[in-house]
Amino acid sequence: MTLTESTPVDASATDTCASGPPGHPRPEGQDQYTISEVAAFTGLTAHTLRWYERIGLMPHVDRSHTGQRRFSNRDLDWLSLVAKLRLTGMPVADMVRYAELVRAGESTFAERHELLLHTRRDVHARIAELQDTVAVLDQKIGFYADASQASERC
Amino acid sequence: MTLTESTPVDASATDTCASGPPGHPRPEGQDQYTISEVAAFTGLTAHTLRWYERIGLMPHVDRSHTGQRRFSNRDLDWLSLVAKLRLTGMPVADMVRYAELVRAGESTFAERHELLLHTRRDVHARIAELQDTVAVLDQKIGFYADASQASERC
DNA sequence: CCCTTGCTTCGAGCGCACTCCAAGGAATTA
DNA sequence: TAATTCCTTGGAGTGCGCTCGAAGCAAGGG
Repeated sequence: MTLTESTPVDASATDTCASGPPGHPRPEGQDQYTISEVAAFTGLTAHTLRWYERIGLMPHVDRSHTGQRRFSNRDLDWLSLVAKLRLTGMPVADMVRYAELVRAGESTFAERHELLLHTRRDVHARIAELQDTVAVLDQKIGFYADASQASERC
Repeated sequence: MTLTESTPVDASATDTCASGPPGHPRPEGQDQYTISEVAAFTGLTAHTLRWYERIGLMPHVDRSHTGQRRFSNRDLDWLSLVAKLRLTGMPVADMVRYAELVRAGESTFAERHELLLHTRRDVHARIAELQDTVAVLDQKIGFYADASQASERC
């Protein structure tokens, strides 16, 4: 089940949970992608991908013999999770924290669990806020709809 | 079409729609608030309130004879809307655009209507994204819950 | 052999949304 | 009168999340 040719890695190491659909189209049956391919799949720029690695938001990415990055499917899975978490407004620093926990191994399962529970609570709260906002928008939209009707009547 | 003390203003000028509950507690039956009072009600800083005015995100706020800002209930209503729109992630520049439309008068009703419809679509999309994210979180949380159960069993 | 393409690094720069500072005016309280 | 408090302004600074530039290496094509 390895992705990087030599090391056997368990699910906890990347937190893929070995389930769910891939977050992005995985065009080929392979496991080696250049940075520009990953950029195309994810919508992130190559610059951003390198920056993610620099700040510790990516596990250390495999390299070719000439030193170029070779991203694995596992890396894409991770990026897919990161994309989701970014959507929630989670600060990058917090995601780095989570990445560190993942790198630290199984001993951090409890803490990761905690962090995810907390995140889920935040996301639910955020959804509620947005639904609140929709209510306000509905009201205002109704006002303008009435107004345009009224002006049509005159 | 000014907003200060002397002019009777129709609902369109501030887009309050003359309905709905006030967004923030309105402690007194009055219509004059200092900047620090407004800061306390809204959670924004006085700095931010002045900045909002500078960039055109607030209608021109009334002033006392000594030049100090005196916010009205209508201003609070507007800030309440701004707060909601901010929650949706709408850029400040877009909110300024909306504010300009409001200042421009009834002739911009249609455009405001459009803008709000567009915003509502965005918010719905955002909610859907977040619900998607919740699904991913649920899955991972389930994984860690199972893992902790498993380790208890051993 | 050269040219192009695509990658590498480090570090600087940018846009957004504030956030704060310094200097000063006016009203209140001791 | 003096001190305190609250407000004013313009402009500079901050933190975040990228975003870009410069200089250079490696592989492939004409």
